Amino acid sequence: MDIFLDLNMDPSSSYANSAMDDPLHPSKKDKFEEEMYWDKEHLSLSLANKAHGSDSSRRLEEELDRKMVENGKLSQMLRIMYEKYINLQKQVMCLVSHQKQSSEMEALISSRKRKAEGGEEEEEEEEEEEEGICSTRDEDFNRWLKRPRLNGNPKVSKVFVHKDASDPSLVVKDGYQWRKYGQKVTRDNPSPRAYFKCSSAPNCPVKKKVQRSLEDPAILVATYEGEHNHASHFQTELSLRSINGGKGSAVPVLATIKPSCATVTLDLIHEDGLFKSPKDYASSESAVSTEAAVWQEFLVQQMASSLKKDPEFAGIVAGAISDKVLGNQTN
DNA sequence: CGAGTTTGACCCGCGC
DNA sequence: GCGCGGGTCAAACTCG
Repeated sequence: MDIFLDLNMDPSSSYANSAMDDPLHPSKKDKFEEEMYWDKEHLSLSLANKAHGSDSSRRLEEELDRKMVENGKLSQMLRIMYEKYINLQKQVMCLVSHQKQSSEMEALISSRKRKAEGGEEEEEEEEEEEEGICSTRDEDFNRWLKRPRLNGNPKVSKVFVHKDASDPSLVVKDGYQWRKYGQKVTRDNPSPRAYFKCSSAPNCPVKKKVQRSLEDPAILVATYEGEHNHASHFQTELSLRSINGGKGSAVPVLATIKPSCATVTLDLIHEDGLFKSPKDYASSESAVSTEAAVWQEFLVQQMASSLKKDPEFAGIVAGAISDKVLGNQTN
């Protein structure tokens, strides 16, 4: 994915580097250099024409160079932030996989202990255990999400939800209505486990257990059992909205979590139930085609948001704007 | 007043 | 058979 600001970029910028490093698109480099050269040449000529070759044209050229250096710095910052984001994503994936694998390994070991005679063990399970998921690539992540469940029971799945550790509630918003029918403190985890039944439909057999992760109290582990025999609230509202021609209240699109296909959810849900990250679209086949575009937009928004918080960046932008304004006045 | 939550009691499977 | 622990029930309670 190429990340760049649509500015008059320095050839030393990230976009330039990524384009040059891209082995799949060798023509990118030539085209990029050509465009950059043309842009700078074109700008210099127009500025030179305006200034009639006076000292001010030299000043403007210096100004242009300075702007390009600034653009290069900004692009470099974006590149660093993107790399940091990828690293964080990798760490989260590792954490989730370790939790899942350790719990499943314990279950497997105890199961094998019980069946001391052995019997037929499913080879696929071990293959699944060995499958690495600590990948930063989206396709790997999606493949991992769509892989068959390990315990052979398609009706059991786990969902990991990031929740503030200071928030004692064990509420996981997933588009269904749940009625709590019990709470227990289990031996292996000091935090209580809450038991819910689906109350969206009268005869829905789905249950879920929600408990804070032992390793990270900020993560809620929701275990779903069974399959819903009805649509979620989100799906219902979505269909209603489509009937109404797309008008209506803001409803999160594709917000269904399929119990039959375990899903990892990481701080994706606002308090109002709206999903934050287009990663959610990865869990829906119908949205795969739009994933890249949405993901790109999300990334840009995240970066812009982060950059806004950076006083240095704000200073640079303020300086650039004031320079621009002053420059226009002098012209 | 009804729906949802809390919480102690109870049930049940498993290991010893 | 007994104890332990996870899961469920249901009466009391809370809240809108």
